[in-house]
Amino acid sequence: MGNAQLGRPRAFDADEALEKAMLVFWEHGYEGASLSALTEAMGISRKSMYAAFGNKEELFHKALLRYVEGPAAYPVQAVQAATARRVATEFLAGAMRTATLPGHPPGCLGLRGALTVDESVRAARDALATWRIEGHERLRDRFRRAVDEGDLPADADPDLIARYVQTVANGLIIQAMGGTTRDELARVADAAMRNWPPG
Amino acid sequence: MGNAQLGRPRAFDADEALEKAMLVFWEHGYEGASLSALTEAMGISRKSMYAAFGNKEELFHKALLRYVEGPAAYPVQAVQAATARRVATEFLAGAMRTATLPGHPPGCLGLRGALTVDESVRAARDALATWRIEGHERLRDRFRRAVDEGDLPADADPDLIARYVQTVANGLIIQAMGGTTRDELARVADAAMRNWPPG
DNA sequence: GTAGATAGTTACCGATCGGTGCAGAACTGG
DNA sequence: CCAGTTCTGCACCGATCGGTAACTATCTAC
Repeated sequence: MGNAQLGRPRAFDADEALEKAMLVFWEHGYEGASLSALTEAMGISRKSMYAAFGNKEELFHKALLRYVEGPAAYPVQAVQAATARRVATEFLAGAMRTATLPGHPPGCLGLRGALTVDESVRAARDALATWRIEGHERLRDRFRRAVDEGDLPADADPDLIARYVQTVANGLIIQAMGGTTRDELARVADAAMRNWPPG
Repeated sequence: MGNAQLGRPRAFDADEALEKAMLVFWEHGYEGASLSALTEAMGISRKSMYAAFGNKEELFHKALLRYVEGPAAYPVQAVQAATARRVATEFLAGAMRTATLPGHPPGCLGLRGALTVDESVRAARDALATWRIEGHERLRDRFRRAVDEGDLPADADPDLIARYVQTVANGLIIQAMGGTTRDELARVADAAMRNWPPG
């Protein structure tokens, strides 16, 4: 076991720096966020970034983790709601809230990243694909349970319902990126939820 | 009125080249499509591209035009349907078809472009923003007419309905980019259309 | 033929990309 | 003080970015 502190201590707060990096990735996507833009926002030099986070891909991965545990924690929280309807309502509300957070870039880091990152950047792509798939499975499993509990009709299709919710959520996020206001988004979400359970 | 043909004739078909460029932009977005990738796909040199299309932004603009008049003509066609319900159904079907065209990149050139292009590229951004706004207005005006004609209830909100249709369409396109199959998408669209008119 | 115009090829431009080598600065344990 | 370790600042790497100058090739008009 090495000593707790060895060598020169770093002159910046790694957590704050990661937060800034997350915001840059959120706004510009993976490829659009240059090292210069990232390190400038983080307030550190290239070398310090590499020493602290590895490289651009690892930095993105850590920023994505921070994102899904912070501003985009709503998918995990929503499935804990008491009823399937509440799950869907909270999921859509969370997507809208995250996509229109004041002081943050409009839209979703994961979505922008998914559409931005090139084939060549395997690790980042895989992380995003995994995140999408897990999101779908989480919703689907929750709706399965709702069917078992009688909260949803016995002939309801949990897979379809999960995909429906994700589709509307993604659509709302895209609208938010285009400048649609929270109020307008909320009315669309309400309209979508008048159809419940879908299918 | 200059002479019809002057100087050395070009050795490639500009239309075919533009088609290839459109596919590259479709797959990689604006920033992700490098000049090398574009000209290689087009089968011409950089210089020929510049002589024929101006520069990258103009090439994108022309590719986008070709896109909305070709594979993505469905928004214009859908509003010509006889009823509001058919308009929405055809709009969603068109979005799904375009986003899953065999032999073409999954998803939508306009959507990928909108999420990919940086602030710095004004012209491309503006063209995409205009395209989105026109799409919304086209749908909204069509649903207004439907209200006037009694095809939609007098208290229906054309703006909301248009936004709803666009939201679902965009969500479906995102799903398609993630690998969701046509059949699965169609079931989501069906579910969304059970709720009609929305709101 | 020649003059004029446009297309094609090659090689290159400065800027920026992600990533590093190196030397010195700042810390801990002796 | 010293040795050992880690962080920082700066200059720099090769590769690629969008875009272009110079030259040659191929056409029309006369």
